This record gives sequence, C-alpha cells and structure tokens, in this order.
Amino acid sequence: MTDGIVERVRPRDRILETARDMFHKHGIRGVGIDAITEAAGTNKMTLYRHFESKDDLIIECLRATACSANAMWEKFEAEHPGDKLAQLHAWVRMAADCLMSDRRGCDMANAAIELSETDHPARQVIKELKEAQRERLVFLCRDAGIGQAELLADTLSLLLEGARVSLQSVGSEGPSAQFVRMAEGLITSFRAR
Amino acid sequence: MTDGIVERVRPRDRILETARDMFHKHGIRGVGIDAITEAAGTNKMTLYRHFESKDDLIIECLRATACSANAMWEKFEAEHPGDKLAQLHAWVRMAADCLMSDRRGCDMANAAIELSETDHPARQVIKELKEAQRERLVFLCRDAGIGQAELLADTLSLLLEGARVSLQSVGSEGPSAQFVRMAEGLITSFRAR
DNA sequence: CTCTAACGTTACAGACCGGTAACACCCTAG
DNA sequence: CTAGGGTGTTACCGGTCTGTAACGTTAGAG
Repeated sequence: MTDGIVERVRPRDRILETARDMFHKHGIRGVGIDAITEAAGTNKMTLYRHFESKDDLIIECLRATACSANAMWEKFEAEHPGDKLAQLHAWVRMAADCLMSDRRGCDMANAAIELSETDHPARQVIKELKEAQRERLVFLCRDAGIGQAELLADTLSLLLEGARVSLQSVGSEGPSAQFVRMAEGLITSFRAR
Repeated sequence: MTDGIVERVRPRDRILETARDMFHKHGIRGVGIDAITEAAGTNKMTLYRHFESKDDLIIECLRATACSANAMWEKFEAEHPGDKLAQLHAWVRMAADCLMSDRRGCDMANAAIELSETDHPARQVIKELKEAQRERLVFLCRDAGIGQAELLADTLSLLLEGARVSLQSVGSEGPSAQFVRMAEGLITSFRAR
C-alpha cells in the first residue's frame, strides 16, 4: 500500500498540484472539493487545514500558474542569453507548442470568465498577474529593438489569447492553426518599420 | 398588477431572453433555473414545458445569439450595399463598440470554456456557429479584394476573440484598448500586398 | 518512550441544484 | 356556454456543493 515517492510529498503540495490540474481540465466550477481531495489521495479536512476556502485554493493555484509562467521567461533568457529577438521567437514557439499540446487555454483567462462576479477575490490576482505578463512581453519587444513595442506586444498577447479561446470553441483546425504565421508575420512587419 | 406589453410576450420568449441575458452576465453555471424563471416572471414548470432541459435552453440561447449576429451582417450589407471594404470597416467598428459597451465577451466562447465536457451537446452547436461566422468574415475579406483573405479573416477573428477575453481578465485599459488600431493596421497592411 | 502536531475518518449541517408530480386556474376558440 | 390547452402554484425528490465538528491515528522530535 506504499505509493512510494508520491506519498513523500506533503499533502498541501499534492492538493495544490491536483487542484491545478483538475481546474485546468474541467474548470473551476466544474470541480468540487471532494473530487480534488480524493484525486490527491487525501481528505477534505486536510485541505481546509491548508486553505481557508475554495476561493483561497483557487487563488493559490493561479499564483502557482504565474510561477510556472515566470519559469518560462527565465528559460528563454537561459537559452538565448542577451539575444532578445531570439527570445521573442522562442516565445512564439512556446505559445504554439502550448496551443498544440493542450486544448484548454489559459487558466487565468478561463478563471476570469468562470468567476463572473466582479468582486470575486481571484479577479484582482488575475489582473495583477496578467499585467505582469504583459509588461514582460513589452520589455522583451522593446529590448529586441522594436519601435512600437507596446503595440506589438499587445497584438501578440491578443492573438495568443484569442487562439487559446478559439481552440476551445472551434478546435485545432480553426483560426488558431495560423497562429505562428500571424505572429512571425507581425514581428517581421514591426521590425521593418 | 398588469405589466402591460411585457405580459403580452409569450412565456417561452421571455424565458429565452432572460436566460440569454443572465447567462451572458453571470455565466451558464452561475445561473440556476429558479433564478431565470423568477426574473422572467414565470415558473419552473412552464420552463420545462418549453425546454427539455437546461442544456436544451442553453443551446437555444446560443442559437438566438447566432441569429443576432446574422442580423449584424445584414445590417452591414444594408448600410454599405455592395461596398465590401466599407462593410469590413463597419465590422471593425461594431467589434470595437462591443468591446466598449460590454465587459463580458462572446457568449459562444464563454460557453465553450464553461462547458468543459468534450461531449457536451452545446459544443457541437458552438463549433458550427463559430465556423459560420468565420466563413462570413473570410468571404467579406475576399470580396473586398484582399489577397490572403483567409489569413486576414483568421487574424481579425483571433484579435477580437482575444480582446474580448483580455477585457475580462485585465479590463478595458489592457491590450484590448488597441484593438481598432491593430485591426485597421492589419487591413491596410493586407491591402498593400 | 513520550509528547505533540499533522493527518485521516466519519458524520453532518445548510444551501443550492436540476427536474417532476399533482392540482388549480384562466383565457380563448369553437 | 363549454371544452381544452397553456399557465401558475406548491411540494417534493435525489443529488451535489462548501464547510465544520468530533474523534481516532500516525509519525517524528525531544
């Protein structure tokens, strides 16, 4: 009955990882506390000893997602140290991989849509984290020597956001299939200005 | 106790309109049958006499939304008969108005995100209706004399989809604020090719 | 070994959900 | 006037949800 290494992981981390995975796959409102704890190999009481409420768990999941995103940015810098343009192309590639390997878009955006209450505690977190991502992309474009850096960054942001949503409504054969072509075309176009 | 004209509208239509409005504002999973019937000035039994289930009601709401969208296209043609390029610009203006006047994006896309089950009956409807919208935009671009019509149409689609999602996560000051500039820039760029 | 803190188990509260049954009512077509 | 279809009312079913209480168990630090 030993689950080996898995059992060595602290319940809190197991809950967090399981919740992230299940929220991502089935949506926040589509997953209950019981389902999470069972999948994490623990129980409801333990969950509520580590998280104040489901909303609190949601927020922690979003923070963890933001953490993963930040790790991506560090990977870009590590793989192309100093070469900001190469990092921008790496961003496009990463985004495309994300579109191909996963049919459920961005956790932040999905959460923002699901949690329609304007005063939901997660909304502020989503906004902050999304703004941070936007800023990083703007800086990357600027440091890559692109004139209208903000406009390119915002355009790329909307394209990716749109592609991840389109993927969920019309599937992988829809407009999102052209994402790389669009993004690379835009970068080329902006560099020529 | 007479509600005047409102009372003259058949319960089915009142339910449909109310459900559309509430699903749009609060999300599908965020609105219950009881809340809809109460807001529509009727009751649960009457709803279930006109709709097989909540899923059925959802689907009918989406069809109604698609109907409204089709009315938009006819308005473009009526306002700029034969002038496809003007109609394309009208599409951009319409999209921008939509972004400014409403903080909750596209009902289809939101539903696709909320209804994460891959076999949900609404998914097929969403896909069909979204594909129809895509086709109309492609034809419009083509008839406007644009060479890479599919690519422009898909890019504009993703931009709008992304803008509507971004609006919900970062608000109106985010990347979506630049939507018109992006769209018009793209049209100009594609026309020059 | 003992003490303690984390964890597990069971049961339950209270609310809400989608959906149905039975029955009373009203308005209109004939 | 009357028959009947559409509508309203009430009560209910079974299920699921978040969150809590009380108590038993385990494992590691000292």
